[in-house]
Amino acid sequence: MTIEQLAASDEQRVRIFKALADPTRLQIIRTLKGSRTELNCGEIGERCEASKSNASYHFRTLREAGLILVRKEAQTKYIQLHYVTFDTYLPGFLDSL
Amino acid sequence: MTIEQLAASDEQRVRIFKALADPTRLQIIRTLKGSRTELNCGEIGERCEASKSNASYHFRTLREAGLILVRKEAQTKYIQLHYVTFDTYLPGFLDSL
DNA sequence: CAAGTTGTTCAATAGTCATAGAACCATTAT
DNA sequence: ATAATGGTTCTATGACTATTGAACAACTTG
Repeated sequence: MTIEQLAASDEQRVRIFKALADPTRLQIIRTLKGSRTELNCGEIGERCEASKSNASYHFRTLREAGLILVRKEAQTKYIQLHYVTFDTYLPGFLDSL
Repeated sequence: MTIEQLAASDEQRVRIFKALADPTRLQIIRTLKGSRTELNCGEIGERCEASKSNASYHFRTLREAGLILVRKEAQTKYIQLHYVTFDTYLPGFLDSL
């Protein structure tokens, strides 16, 4: 691996770690991990006690870090964990959460 | 696990992820991981191209997150990774770095 | 079409973070 | 004792982060 590739993956790591370095976002991840049904933004925000705009802000952060996937259905957006990213950069983390 | 205990470990997780969410600190960790000999603060700072005070700041962040251990010998401080923390909160991460 | 639902974006704000240089402290060597 | 070495702390600064409420956009339903 070249120095440039190393720096590029570190940028991605930094984005991921920044995204995880917040209690609300950890709670969002835990909520997604623990739910057997698919959840939309509003339901998650409610369970994590975040305001509408604040929840949206956190979703963007998580999405840009590649930690969640969003599926739009009409006006509703359903969110799920992006397991590939977790497995690639943080193998074993979700189990420890 | 109670809600309080959950919040307490999340505080620790947030501290850890904040500590990891910086390119210089990732480089410090990679340097420590890759070195066969014990390194002191100055050597690490030099390899990571950080100023003396800046390196010291990063060491404090990493120490407060429980990610490194410091051994003082005379005026020199030798640093090593605190593997227990990595294994507890980020099993598999060091191998992926 | 009007009204309601679901979510995003904008602007403002307060708080935190990374960095550098100077001063400082502790230890060792001259 | 003085100077040199290895690190830490302080101060200042610019950049980024989290939060809120209001305005907005997209879609659905009465």
